[in-house]
Amino acid sequence: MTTTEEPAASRPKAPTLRDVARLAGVSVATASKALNGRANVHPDTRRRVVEAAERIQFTPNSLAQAILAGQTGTVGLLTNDLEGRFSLPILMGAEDAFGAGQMSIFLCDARDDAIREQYHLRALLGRRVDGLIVVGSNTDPRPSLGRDLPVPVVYAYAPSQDERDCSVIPDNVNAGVLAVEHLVATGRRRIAHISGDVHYSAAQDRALGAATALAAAGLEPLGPVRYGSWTEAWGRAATHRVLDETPDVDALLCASDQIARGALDTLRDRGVHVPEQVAVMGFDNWETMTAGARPQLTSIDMNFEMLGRRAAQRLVEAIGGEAAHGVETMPVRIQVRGSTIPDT
Amino acid sequence: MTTTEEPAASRPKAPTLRDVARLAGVSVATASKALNGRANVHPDTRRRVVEAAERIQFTPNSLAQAILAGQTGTVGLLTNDLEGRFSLPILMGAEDAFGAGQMSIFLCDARDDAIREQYHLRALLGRRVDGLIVVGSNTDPRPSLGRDLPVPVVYAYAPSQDERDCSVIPDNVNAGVLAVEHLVATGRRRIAHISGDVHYSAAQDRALGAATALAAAGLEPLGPVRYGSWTEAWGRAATHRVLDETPDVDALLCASDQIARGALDTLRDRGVHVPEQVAVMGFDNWETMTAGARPQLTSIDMNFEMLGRRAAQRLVEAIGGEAAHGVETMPVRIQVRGSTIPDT
DNA sequence: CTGTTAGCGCGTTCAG
DNA sequence: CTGAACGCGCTAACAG
Repeated sequence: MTTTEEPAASRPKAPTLRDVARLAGVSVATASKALNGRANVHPDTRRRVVEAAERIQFTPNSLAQAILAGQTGTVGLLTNDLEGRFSLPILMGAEDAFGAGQMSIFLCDARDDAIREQYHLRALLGRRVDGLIVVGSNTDPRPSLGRDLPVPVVYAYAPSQDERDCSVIPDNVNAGVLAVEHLVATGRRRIAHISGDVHYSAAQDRALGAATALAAAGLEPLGPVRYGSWTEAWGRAATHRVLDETPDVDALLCASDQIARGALDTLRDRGVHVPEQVAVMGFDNWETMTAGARPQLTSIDMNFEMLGRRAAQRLVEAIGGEAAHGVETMPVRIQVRGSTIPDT
Repeated sequence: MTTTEEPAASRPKAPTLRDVARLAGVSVATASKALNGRANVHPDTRRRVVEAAERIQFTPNSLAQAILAGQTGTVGLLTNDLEGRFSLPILMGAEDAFGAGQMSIFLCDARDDAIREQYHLRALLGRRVDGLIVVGSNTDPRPSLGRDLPVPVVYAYAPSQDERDCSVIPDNVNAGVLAVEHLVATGRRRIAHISGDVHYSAAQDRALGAATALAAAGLEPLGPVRYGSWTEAWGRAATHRVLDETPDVDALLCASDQIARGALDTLRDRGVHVPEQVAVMGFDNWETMTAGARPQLTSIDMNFEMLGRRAAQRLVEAIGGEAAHGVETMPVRIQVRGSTIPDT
């Protein structure tokens, strides 16, 4: 039930420093010094000013401050990740890294549309953000925003194609290594690899890491890497094929948690016990997927929050003048659950 | 591999209107008029100015404009929804409603912490946002930010406890109604209801709607509403109980997609065919959950994007002075898939 | 048609 | 210790 009141309850516009000064009976300059803790203000005067400011709920106008300082204390987060799987942890990591409340973040969703991205870019530059973080929808290298921007840019998750830019990405190769090492450590020897879209660099990198670790352990891959899509349906279908072609498989390395969920379903349907007969691993450690699985899913966590914090750190450095460039890969970690180690 | 360059490649600070004016050989005032398409500027002059602006990539300083206009063209989105299940669609809806690029959005994550929320609130007010949208982590009424803020506030998803505030929430009662009506329309008569945490108003509202619709159809509920948690594990456990206690059940109404996923798992384990013997429905229409299910899950879509658009609209109205208040409920819709209607 | 002047809210000189 | 004056980048009102 919605009701409309009389036109505009004449909202009390935000008080200015002048209002504070008038109320305290001093000049704006004195009020400014008093509130900012500068020296050369009589304690009594300062107290009067502070009280006046509190009484009228004075909040300094950051815009006016910014126009003076040349720094706005804002950054733009330009994302193409519709679901927020990467953007939100990165946002949180960035908030933390900046020190709560110090820096405010403009979040813009470009929806993988270059036009919309340019549009948002203009708006952000017009608002004089101190820097930009660009988040991709996948780990494939993306076009650079350009070299002649007035503010530093850090690319997160998806690196820039231009190596002179600064990028921070998860270490997908090592993710593959860690996964295989864990499976080998639990005694698995016949490891099949079910992956997602072959065109994704994440798929390629994880496969590379897995192959390297297999070789290092003196093992052969069990059949080819089975590429498909990042879906449960593909996980189910591929698992059927693996079981048909190589019934002695003892581990399924699935390149995403969703694929792994599908694999678990098929194994269950066919009466294969997890993890006793076949171990299953996923990637991403998406709790929604891993926690509800039976058994719960061991997965490689891509550490998105740490990624976000690091991106924010590098942005702060760049804003401070420490120009760095190149692609930095962030470590990943394994989260062990019941799908590879029997629950006790 | 990261490399550090010489200190601060002396980033070219953003050009100002003065630079444009100087380059075009006119005064700043004329340059301003020319770029803003005001009358009383000679076409040739205008062209010279525009060209100069483009040459040096001039972007007007929104801060300076804002300080004049008293409007910043920014809004704050204060969220407590860590995963972004609600915040991000709402963000996108808001972006659309504001008209792309017109309004930029500060996204702050308060993480259900009142202190942090106050902190962000100060920062946002300091940045002179034109308005605020507050997104809750669930549909339970939340404390108001207060009545004496200098900008209008719209509460989305979780309404404010103060009825004088303006809130926009999904219609959970009608969600329950729609769900039961669909099940009844497909010939179901013995409908059990598995819900989540009993303390959530979303659970209560959906149950209320379901009960109302059942009564309207002249049906009795099949056993009590089974409250538990919003998890797959609870969905599995509760389904076992329903099957044990009322084997003639022909539909399971599950209060979230996750619960429904659990229900599907248990039905499959026990050899019950879906949808032929038992139909299953979820709520939220979370594609990650519904698309991978076997069969794919019919679900009630809470229309988060529409909710966001509406919240943004109401905020724009309030900014424009049309003070409205009260709780507005937004319609929901059903997405029919194979778990209630056999795939053809 | 164009340039000059004033002022938005604030911080920072510099006199008093 | 305090206040007046200046400037940040921009637009509106006026003067030329």
